[in-house]
Amino acid sequence: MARPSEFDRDEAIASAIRVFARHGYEAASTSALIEGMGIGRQSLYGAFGDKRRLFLEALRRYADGSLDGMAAALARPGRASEAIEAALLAGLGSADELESGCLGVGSIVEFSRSDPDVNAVNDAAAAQVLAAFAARVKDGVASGEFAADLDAQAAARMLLTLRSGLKVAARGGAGEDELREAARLAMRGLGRV
Amino acid sequence: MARPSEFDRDEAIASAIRVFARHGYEAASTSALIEGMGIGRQSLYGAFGDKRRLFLEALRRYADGSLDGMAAALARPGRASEAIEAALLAGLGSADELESGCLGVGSIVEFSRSDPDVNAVNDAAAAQVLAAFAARVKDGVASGEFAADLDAQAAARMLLTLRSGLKVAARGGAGEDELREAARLAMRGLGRV
DNA sequence: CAGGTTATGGACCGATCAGTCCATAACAAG
DNA sequence: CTTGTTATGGACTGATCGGTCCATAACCTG
Repeated sequence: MARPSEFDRDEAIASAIRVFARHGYEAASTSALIEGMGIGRQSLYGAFGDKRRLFLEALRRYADGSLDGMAAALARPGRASEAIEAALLAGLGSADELESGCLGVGSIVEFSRSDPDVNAVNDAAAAQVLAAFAARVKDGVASGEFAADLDAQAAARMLLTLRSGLKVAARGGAGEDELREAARLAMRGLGRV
Repeated sequence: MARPSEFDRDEAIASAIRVFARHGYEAASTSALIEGMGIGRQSLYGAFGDKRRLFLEALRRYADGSLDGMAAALARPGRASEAIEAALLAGLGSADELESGCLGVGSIVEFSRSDPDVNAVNDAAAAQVLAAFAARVKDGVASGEFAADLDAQAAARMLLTLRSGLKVAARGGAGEDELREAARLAMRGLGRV
C-alpha cells in the first residue's frame, strides 16, 4: 500500500538506548540520535513522534531487557545465593557500563520523580525486579540457605538498592571482581554467616 | 583598590551545587545558574571562569562537604555498626535528594570516566571515604563486633557501593525507613549475625 | 504501467545554548 | 575630589537545540 521503512524499528530503538544511556536524556541531541540510529531526521519524527516519546519507548524496552536478564539469572538451579549473585551482576560487564551506562539508573538520577511517565516505567520495572528477588529469597529461606526470620520483601529491596550501587560503581570504573566481592559481602547479610 | 564583589562566593557556589545537582551538568543552563546563584552573567564568568570550571569547583566543594558529614557520623562513639549506619544515611533525608540529588553520583552517571578532571575529584573523594569506612570497620573487628576474618578494605568498598545505591534509591523516592532497613540488612554481612 | 500512500532527505524555523563586548557603576588609594 | 581598578548588567555573538515543511523517492495495489 505504501513505501516500507528502510530501517528495522527494533534495531533503531536498540541504538537509541545506547545514545540515551551514554549521554542522558537532555544531553542526547536529536542529531546524535539520528546519527547513532542510522536513520534520517524525518524518519525519527515519523516513526517515534518526538525525542521524549522515543526516550520513553527506549526506557520501556531497556527495562524489559534488563528484567529478562535478571529473571534468567534468578531462574538458574542450585543455590539461591548464587542465582541472586548472578542476577545482581547481570549485564554489568563493566566495559559496557563505561560505554553506555544503565538507562534505568540514569533516568532516576536525571529525572528523580519529576516525570510521571518515567516514574510509571521505573516503578513497574522495580516492582517486577522486587517480586523476582523476593521469590528467590523465599526459596533460599525455605531451603535453609538464608536466615529463617528473613523478611523477603525487605531483602528484595536491599538487593535492588545494592544493584543500583553496583551499576554506579561499574559506571565509575570498578572492575568485575570488585563488584562481585561487594555483592557477596552484602549478601552475607541474608543468612546465617 | 577596586570595587568589591556584591555576592558571597561561598553562597554562590552552594547555590550552583544545588542547580547542578538538580539538573546535571549538561542540562544546567548558564541562565539557570545565574538565576539560582542570584548573580549577573558577567559576574559568573568573571568570578568562576566558565561553566565547566564552576562545575569542577562545585563538585570539589560538594565532595568536601559530603566527606565532612560522613566523617562526623563515623566519629561518633559507641558501636561501629551504628556509626557506619549513620554515615551511610548521612545527608540522605530523602526530601533533599528528591530536590537536588547527589552531585557525586550524578557526575559519575553523567560522565562515567570520560573527564579526567571529574575523575580526579571523584577518585580522591572515594579514596577518603574508603579510608574512613575501613578504619571504623577495623574498630568493629577489633571490638569483636564484626567477623574476625573480615577484610576491612573489601568491606569499605561494599559500603561505598551500598551508599551509592542508597542515594539512587533516595533520588527515586524511597523513604528514610526503607533506606535504613536496606542499610542494616546489607551491614549484617559484616558480622557474626 | 498508473495511482495512491508512505518514507526519506535537506532546507528551514524560532528558541536557546555558552560565552563575549562594552558602557557604566562602585569602590580604594592618593 | 580625582584617578585607577574591578564589578555589574544588558545587548549581542555564532552555534546548536528540538521540531517542521516540502519536494521527491520508493513501494503496494489495482
